[in-house]
Amino acid sequence: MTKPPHAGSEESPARLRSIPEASVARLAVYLRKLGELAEEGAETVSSDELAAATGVNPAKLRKDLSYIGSYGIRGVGYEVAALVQQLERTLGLNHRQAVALVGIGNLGHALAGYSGFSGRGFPVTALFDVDPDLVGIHINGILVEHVRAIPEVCPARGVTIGMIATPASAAQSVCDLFVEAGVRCILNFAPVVLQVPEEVEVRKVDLAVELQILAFHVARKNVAAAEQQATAANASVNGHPVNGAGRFTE
Amino acid sequence: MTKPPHAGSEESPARLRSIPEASVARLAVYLRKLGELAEEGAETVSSDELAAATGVNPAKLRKDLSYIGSYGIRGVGYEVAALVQQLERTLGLNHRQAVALVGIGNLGHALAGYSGFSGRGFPVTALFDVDPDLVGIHINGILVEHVRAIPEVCPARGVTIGMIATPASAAQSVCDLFVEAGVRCILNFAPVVLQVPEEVEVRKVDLAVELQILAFHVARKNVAAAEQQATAANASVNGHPVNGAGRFTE
DNA sequence: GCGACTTTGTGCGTGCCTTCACAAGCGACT
DNA sequence: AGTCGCTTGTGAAGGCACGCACAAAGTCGC
Repeated sequence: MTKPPHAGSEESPARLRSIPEASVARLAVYLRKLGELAEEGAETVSSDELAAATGVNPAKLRKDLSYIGSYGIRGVGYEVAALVQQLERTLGLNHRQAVALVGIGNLGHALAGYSGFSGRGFPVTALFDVDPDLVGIHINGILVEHVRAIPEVCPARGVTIGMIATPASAAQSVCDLFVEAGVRCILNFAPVVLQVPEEVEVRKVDLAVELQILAFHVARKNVAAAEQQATAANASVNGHPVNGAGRFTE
Repeated sequence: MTKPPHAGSEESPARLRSIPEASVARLAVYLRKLGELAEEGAETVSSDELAAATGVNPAKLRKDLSYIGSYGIRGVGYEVAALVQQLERTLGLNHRQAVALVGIGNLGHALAGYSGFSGRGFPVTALFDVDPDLVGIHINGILVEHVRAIPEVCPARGVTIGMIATPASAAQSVCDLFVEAGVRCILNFAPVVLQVPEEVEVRKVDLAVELQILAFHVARKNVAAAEQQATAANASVNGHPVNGAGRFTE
């Protein structure tokens, strides 16, 4: 190590910025698994165990964890509790992040009631829509307000993250309202590329695209299977040659 | 070009396999935008236009498109209709992909009714759950069946893609059933790493992780802002220095 | 107290992805 | 017909991420 451990150091800004994007995504996964392990009473985990449980290469995992500091003990592994705490701090989960959700349609309704959010430190504290039939009702105890109230309500409730689950046509204007409200991180479920000032971070989740990617792989597999069948025309009737329901070690 | 164009060639398996994963994801995005353009009556698009609309580097877009063959006209751009057709073929959207969904909870219910799927060539043709209160009801005209029927129902309806929206604890066993049913592509919303034989492709969508990644960026931005405020202590009261609701050119 | 074993942390080679920059090709205009 | 301008397609360079393999560092057993 080049730097002294600095046991109880607050935050290390320089380090935060240098964590590769790909690693951040995995850190969140490690954190979840570590949470489970903690509940099961585990005190330490080795990188091999945690890597296997999260489907990651052990070396990659260790490198990921090294970005947030050396919290492992050689010959033993990682102390679960300490690692959880450190990860939460790194990921900004030490203070709760209030979330606002716009668009109470099919998907939005589900997101509003999704326990995975509030259960993991992301309380949904504001709901918005334009539909007069929806404005005024409560979902999970939260009032649905009109979209135009965004610039007022969000700062008041300390919203740091906005989720957009509107139709594509409304997404950009909602996004503009979020920006106006000072929200600097947006999770976008609408199939549009949002235009935002550079200090605003947008992540896009596009369910239809996910399926299309899978469809591509279906096609690829079919072609591969056809080739295989053509070249080596041995056995394997076109009933499914899948091997049982066993567990595999990848 | 090394190869002759081969105008109406069927499928080119060798090429399919060589498309980088990252490009496939973007091809799906291009396809959607091209669909919109086609509806607006556009006949051609330049790589610059399409790149701007999808938030991608123009050179990257051209390279992506080059993987599926040269369908552009120099000096003019890409013929929208032809490109749409070619993309659909490459992504395996020329034949509809039947989708099965397991887990009719909060999220599952929304997914079952999500118009973005059936509207884009992914009809949800089977729903499953274990809850006796759910089994037997219809959602959007589709019967909810018991999970144990998966190995029987899926092949019968030609299901090629399975979606798992169950709690984490049930995901692996459902996955095993899909595998048994011959489903080779799975979209997993449960926060677990699924163990599958290698011929099966799994994509994972983890909403909580998406939020945690954003939370990290919130923290990062806060630190950056604090630094900036500390070093250059000029103006910018801590009201939001955001610039209006204008449109930005990135 | 010492040696053997275990596990972390990381330097380094490898391959993929991105981006720049430019030649090749096509249409329009004269 | 020739020239000019525009856009594609791609070679090459740079950067990032992955994963191996090993040294450093700690624990456990004797």
